[in-house]
Amino acid sequence: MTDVPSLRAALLDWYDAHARSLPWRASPGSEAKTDPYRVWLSEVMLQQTTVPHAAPYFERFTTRWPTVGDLAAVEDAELMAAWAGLGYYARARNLLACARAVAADHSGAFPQTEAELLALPGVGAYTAAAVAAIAFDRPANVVDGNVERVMSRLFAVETPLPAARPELRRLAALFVDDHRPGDWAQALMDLGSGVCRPRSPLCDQCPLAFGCEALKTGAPERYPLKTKKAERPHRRGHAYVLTDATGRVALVRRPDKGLLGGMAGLPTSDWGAAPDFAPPMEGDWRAAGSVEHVFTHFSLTLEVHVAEGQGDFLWTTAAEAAKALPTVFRKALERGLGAA
DNA sequence: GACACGTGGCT
DNA sequence: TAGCCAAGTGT
Repeated sequence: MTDVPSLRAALLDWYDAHARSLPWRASPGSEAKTDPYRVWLSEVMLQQTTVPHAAPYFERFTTRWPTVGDLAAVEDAELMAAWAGLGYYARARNLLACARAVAADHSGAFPQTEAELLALPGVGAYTAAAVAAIAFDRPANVVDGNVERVMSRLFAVETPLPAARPELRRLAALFVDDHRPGDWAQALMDLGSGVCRPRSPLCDQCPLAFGCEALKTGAPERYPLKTKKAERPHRRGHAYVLTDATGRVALVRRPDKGLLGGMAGLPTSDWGAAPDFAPPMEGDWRAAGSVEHVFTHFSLTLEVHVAEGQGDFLWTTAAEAAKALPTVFRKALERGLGAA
């Protein structure tokens, strides 16, 4: 009933005419093979992250570290600072671990099979399949949020996410083929991102409209169905902006595990319902107002306090601190210094 | 399977 | 505007 060859041909034709030009894609017409390092780096940066947000980071990383060997040699703190602002910081820790594993265990060359890629830190089912397909042109079932949405509409899947995931994966697998596997994966994702969008899909521009069950229902945007998410709790905390006589700021390095793990941060209280005000130094602490921040699974109000002092911290200029800090602390620092 | 894990843009 | 959403992975 579903004409897989016709759908495949239609989407690949569409991709030949409409493929986006992206920094990590080989330029059209170029015979150069796509560099697996750049494919891997882009895929990790794009996990749960938009193209406009990731693109400048990709440019900076590939300029500073043109090969996986260069990346493997970077100090942890330098890498974490370069990732600051991109979010999901476990990705940065795993990125470094992966680069070092490729350098140490694979002679500096990315392995080409899905199974070997999957064994690398921070490389899951999606990224392993994407690198195998895009960098090495191997047939692989590349399933991300875009592909799930396209499949859920093409087949009008009534099961809500995340329960529908195995079924959507089986449907996507129907299209995996050794003809242009890398282009197929990217075509599906370009379609999902630009045409088969979550809201207001552009079905009149869709090369797969002729075979789309959701379009026949008259409400394609209803797919994929989703189960309602739990409500996001709210937490409070105190953040301490301690400066020395020269204006440098006291930072700490956060533990490797957990929220903002491995990142530089401001000293803070615990975060909870009514955290104690317990600054890291005695001193003349002044309230500097508060900042709001929203994480994936809770929102946060951070009361900012400022004082001058000394002590055993990572003392950093305000400009360097702003660059190395995750966004929540960058906001708190700006609030603290602005009020100082 | 459920949950932890960031951020910024869009509606 | 408050929520939804983006090329997921690890535990």
